[in-house]
Amino acid sequence: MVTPSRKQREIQEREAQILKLARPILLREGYQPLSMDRLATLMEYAKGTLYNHFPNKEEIVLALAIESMELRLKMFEAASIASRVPRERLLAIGAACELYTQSCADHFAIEDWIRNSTIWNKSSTARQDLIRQCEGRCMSIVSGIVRDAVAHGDLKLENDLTAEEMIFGFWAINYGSQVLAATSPSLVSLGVPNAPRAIRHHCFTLLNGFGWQPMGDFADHIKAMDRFGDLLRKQFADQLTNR
Amino acid sequence: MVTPSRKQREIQEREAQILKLARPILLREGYQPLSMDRLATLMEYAKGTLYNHFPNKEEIVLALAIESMELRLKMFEAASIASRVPRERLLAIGAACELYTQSCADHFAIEDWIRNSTIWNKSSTARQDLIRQCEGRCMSIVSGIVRDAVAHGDLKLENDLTAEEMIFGFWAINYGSQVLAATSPSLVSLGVPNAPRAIRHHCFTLLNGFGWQPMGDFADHIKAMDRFGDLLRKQFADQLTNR
Amino acid sequence: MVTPSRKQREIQEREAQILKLARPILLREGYQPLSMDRLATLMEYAKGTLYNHFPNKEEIVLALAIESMELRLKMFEAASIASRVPRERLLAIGAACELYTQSCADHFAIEDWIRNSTIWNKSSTARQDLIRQCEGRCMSIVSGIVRDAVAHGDLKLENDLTAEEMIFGFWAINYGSQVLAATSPSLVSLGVPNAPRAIRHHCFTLLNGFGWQPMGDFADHIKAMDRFGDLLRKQFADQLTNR
Amino acid sequence: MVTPSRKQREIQEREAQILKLARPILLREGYQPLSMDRLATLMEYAKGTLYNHFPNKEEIVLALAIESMELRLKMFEAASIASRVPRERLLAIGAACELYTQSCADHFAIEDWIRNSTIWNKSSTARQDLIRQCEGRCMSIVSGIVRDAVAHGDLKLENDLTAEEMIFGFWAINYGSQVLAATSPSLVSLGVPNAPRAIRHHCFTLLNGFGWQPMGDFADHIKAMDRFGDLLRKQFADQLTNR
DNA sequence: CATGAATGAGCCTTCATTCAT
DNA sequence: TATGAATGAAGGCTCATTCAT
Repeated sequence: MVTPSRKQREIQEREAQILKLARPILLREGYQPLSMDRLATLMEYAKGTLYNHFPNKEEIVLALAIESMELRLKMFEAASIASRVPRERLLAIGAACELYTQSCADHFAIEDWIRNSTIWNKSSTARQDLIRQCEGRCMSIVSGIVRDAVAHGDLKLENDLTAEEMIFGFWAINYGSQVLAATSPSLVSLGVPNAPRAIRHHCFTLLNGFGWQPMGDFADHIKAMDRFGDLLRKQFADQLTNR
Repeated sequence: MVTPSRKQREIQEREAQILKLARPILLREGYQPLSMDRLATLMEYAKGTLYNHFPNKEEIVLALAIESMELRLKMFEAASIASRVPRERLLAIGAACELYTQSCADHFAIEDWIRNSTIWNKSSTARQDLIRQCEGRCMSIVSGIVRDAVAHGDLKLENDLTAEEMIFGFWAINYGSQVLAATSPSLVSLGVPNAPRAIRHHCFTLLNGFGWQPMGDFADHIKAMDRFGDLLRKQFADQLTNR
Repeated sequence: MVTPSRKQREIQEREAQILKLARPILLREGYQPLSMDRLATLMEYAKGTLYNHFPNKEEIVLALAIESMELRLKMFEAASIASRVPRERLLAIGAACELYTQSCADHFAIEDWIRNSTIWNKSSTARQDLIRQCEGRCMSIVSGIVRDAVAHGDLKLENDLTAEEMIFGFWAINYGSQVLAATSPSLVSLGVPNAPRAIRHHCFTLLNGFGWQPMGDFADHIKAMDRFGDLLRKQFADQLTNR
Repeated sequence: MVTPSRKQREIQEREAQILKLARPILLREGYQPLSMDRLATLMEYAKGTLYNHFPNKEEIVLALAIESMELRLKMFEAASIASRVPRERLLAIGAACELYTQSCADHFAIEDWIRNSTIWNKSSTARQDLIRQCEGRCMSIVSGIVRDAVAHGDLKLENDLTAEEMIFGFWAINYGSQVLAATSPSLVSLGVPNAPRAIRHHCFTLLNGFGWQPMGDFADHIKAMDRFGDLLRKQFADQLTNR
């Protein structure tokens, strides 16, 4: 019973190794340059061995995305219990987003590939389901905080806005700014040298605009986010490989 | 002087024709299915002729993006003079964004391709500069409105926020929500059935959060945006092929 | 002595199981889709185990053919004793051929694979010999009937024709028509809607042409063949899976 | 106008060259060993060039078959006018079959490949139609001779046999014997050293069995077939590459 | 014996790019 | 300048066979 488990462990490890080698190629060079041939050469294994792990190239991409989304989910879970005050819990989620997109920039960028329909459609439903689950659980965590705030009387949702729609706004502004920052040819020359701070300010303005209690000033907001950021950074220190 | 100008005109026209044929393929089928062979066959010209116009495939993609960004720039210019009230001018820009992403969805999607590093790096600096110029001019128009509002006393920028940084927030939330709406496998099932309305609400909340005068209620906000949308729709009727 | 014989029995059974699984794949899908991987999965044994039974893929095909040819041999043996009148015994062989090609169409089609030189050359001489033996015994049975007829004075072989050469004619016409009927894209549209009846008629004409006694008319010929067909169908009922 | 025609001629020639190289591989080694890679190497052209001529491997096989069937059709046409006596015209067709299968054995064997459904289904309908046409015209020529004989009173078709069904018998016996002779592992050891002569004898017996006038003896039959064989051999001398 | 992961040559096909005409 | 045949590297994938366990 010892021998098979060792072999299985080796196989598991190789699967991780494949993903580890594939990630930077997909990120830095794109989908086409990520070829099975090249991967096999880097692995110093035969091409066929790759296909014992993943039935096709697309599944590798999805597996990468799943790894990334699971990390983000863990960060969200950790953030969601970082305080008892709903507004602060949302700030902690914001800090998790920042940490994820900045210090796990690779993971963040990988997630984008599942939005490619060609890749999505060629992959197995098993992996597709995993991804949908991750997304759903992230959303649940955050919308749960909103509902909690409403229940505590910290926040009133007006104009028929649902908790999920409110979250969607924060999601969009964070996601959009990160993509733009990562890919816009010239954000700095456009007059936006410090995009993350700008986004923090917008989130702060939004929260106050919604009347979410307790409202502090922007300095408090920044201080809180930095604190939560440090907290998460410690918890996930071993996974923050970038930068 | 007559002959060469005719020839130049012919070349210009053929260039436009190439782009016209390439656009739907890139959009509907992706980068790989857009092949020089196929383009040449559709053009009823030889493949070599294509290479007289564009030194490689990537430049075609960039040229497409430039066409698209120029259309957006025109829309921004039109929107920026749709009112004399700064807040309304910004709303008009927002309406332009909505119109562009929804009714010129093809153009919006094309812009994404320049974010692909493989394509960007293989293209000429000449075309790269054109793109950067377009982006800069868009930003100038919008940040100009913000500065105008500050000058008129409608808005105070606090916490050292610059006009460009403020605009970046609106840009991010609009861009982010559009990409998410276009590509997320399950936005509806996540509890966000009407993303555009949610985004409008967030922009409304943001503007009020910044204290930008004159503040109306959300119904006024919506009414104004619809009005500007109709205005622009008429002006650009011949370019709104989608929907 | 008990243990090894049980083991041997198990091995025999597994060998039969392999062939049982391989046959429909080879028939319905061809040589390439018959892969060792697939066979092993269906068997629920490891691929290596397959190689303990058959040294390569080609041998499996030959083993299949041998199974089929042995069934045919049995049918020929049964047919050859279905009457005491030589001409009728030959008719019974004809009926056996019809039954084999029509109601054991799978077996008939399998035999064709050994005519593929790639497969033949890669297989062991042991299995090649088995096939040659089968063929030889079939031929002996039928040529024996001819010689019997000559001995009884029912038939005179003229022009130096040997019994085997005479049989070869019947073999060729039956085999040829079956292959053509099975594979010609357009036999019906060529004006041959009922190939089996045409072949019966040609055999009838041939027998009469040779002056083989006793000569009846075509209706008698058909009646006799149907009778022998029914007889064999009963004897081999459990092996006639098709139709 | 001279240059393009030269180029076109070169292309035509290369197409013929491809087929010339492909034929022996398909024949001697089978379908799988005939690979585009190998063909390109033998051609000393790049693989892509092959694909400028044939859109896929299957089309090469069909093109080979068409070449072969066209040769046979020409032989049939020549044979069908070699005499004015219907029975002799049929003998001439028989001689054409012999010549084709023996001296153009490669062509004969190639035709078999179109019976492979995988290949047939992957090929273009254009080439499929060509093949069907060839088959139909061959059948027309021969069944025309039968009908001519009936019209002249040389032959009576009894038992509801149609001209096409009668021809089918001759087709089957000739085709069957040729396939068996070409592929049976041991025809000689089975006691059939001179298969062609046996087939001639059977055809002779069949013709007489049908009462087709004028009936000579077997020696006459052989003499006539040899005469027609020589005639055709001269006419098609440059195409009889084998043996 | 049974296992099944590893192998790696080989398959068919695509396509951006070149260059002689 | 226009042409389009030729190129040939590269791509994703398959599968018979081996061999350490």
